[in-house]
Amino acid sequence: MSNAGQSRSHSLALYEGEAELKVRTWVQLARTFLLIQRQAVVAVAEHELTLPQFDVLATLRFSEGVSQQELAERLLVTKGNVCGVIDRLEKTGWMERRNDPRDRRTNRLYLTPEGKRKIDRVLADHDRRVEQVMRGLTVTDTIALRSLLETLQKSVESE
Amino acid sequence: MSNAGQSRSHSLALYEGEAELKVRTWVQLARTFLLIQRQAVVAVAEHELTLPQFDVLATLRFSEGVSQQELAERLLVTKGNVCGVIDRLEKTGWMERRNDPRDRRTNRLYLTPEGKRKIDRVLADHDRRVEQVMRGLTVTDTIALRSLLETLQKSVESE
DNA sequence: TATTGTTATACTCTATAACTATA
DNA sequence: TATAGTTATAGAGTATAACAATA
Repeated sequence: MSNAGQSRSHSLALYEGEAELKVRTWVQLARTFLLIQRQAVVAVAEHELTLPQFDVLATLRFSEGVSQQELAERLLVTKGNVCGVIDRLEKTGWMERRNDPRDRRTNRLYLTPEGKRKIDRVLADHDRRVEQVMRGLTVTDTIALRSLLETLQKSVESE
Repeated sequence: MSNAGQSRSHSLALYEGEAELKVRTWVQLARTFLLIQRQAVVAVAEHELTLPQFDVLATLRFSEGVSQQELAERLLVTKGNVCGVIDRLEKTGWMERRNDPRDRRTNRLYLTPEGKRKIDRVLADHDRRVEQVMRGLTVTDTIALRSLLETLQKSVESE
């Protein structure tokens, strides 16, 4: 369910059945996403961030004070995993753990002032690149694409 | 340029500018893709494959005889990387390197008969799951989505 | 000289599972 | 008992760069 086998055809029929249409559309979704994501990896690397690190900082930028557990759930990784990513990020001085006084088991996560400035620069660059990448779509097309993706997401989530 | 910071809004304006629309659409693309991809990771893991291994086998299924260099370019990773993935796959007996007699620097990659049966089973499962995931989209919607993604891909590639 | 593949190195991410501290 | 976080372990993927064989 990734982007390999891109041009396969299960039959030589002129009529493309619904099943094949859907598989091809998924492959197209994967290919387009991965193409853009690869540029994103390079882009955040120029800011000395990995994609998971970017995800953490960007999440904190708009949801400061989340716990590690909440962050793990949101990013769909394990808490042990999040712990390691945070360890590395804390060393950079861009974010910090603060113990929750009301539940001393819990750490709440905050950007430092330098971290805020950092992620704002990265996000500005990110946004600029996204606009560049998507300049080939008209506003009407973009609205339609977003809407279709929302429909698809709901469909996936309702399984 | 990943799926974090999903609900951010750079302003409180009622009018959503073109720039923000495009960023939000990219975020939606990432979110939808990652949601489906996570299911794909689980699905291929049930067949004892990682996603990169699945990509290699699926590529070979439809392009047998590619060289390692060609495979690396197609999957957009380094040749050293491909070498390692192939090392692991070769141990399973699902594929093999064969030296090209016309250019002895080159290895050409082939599925074994067991490998063909294996990847055909995985692909059948893959296709079934994709149809399931996308059952919330009508045929018309699916065609539109595919077309928009193709347009977007061309736009990205023409940069 | 250039190209194909291999190897060495290093790092990040990832999961699982056992562990500590707290609730 | 249950939960939040940590740590240990293990493995895959990734890149870079130096290397050998071949063209």
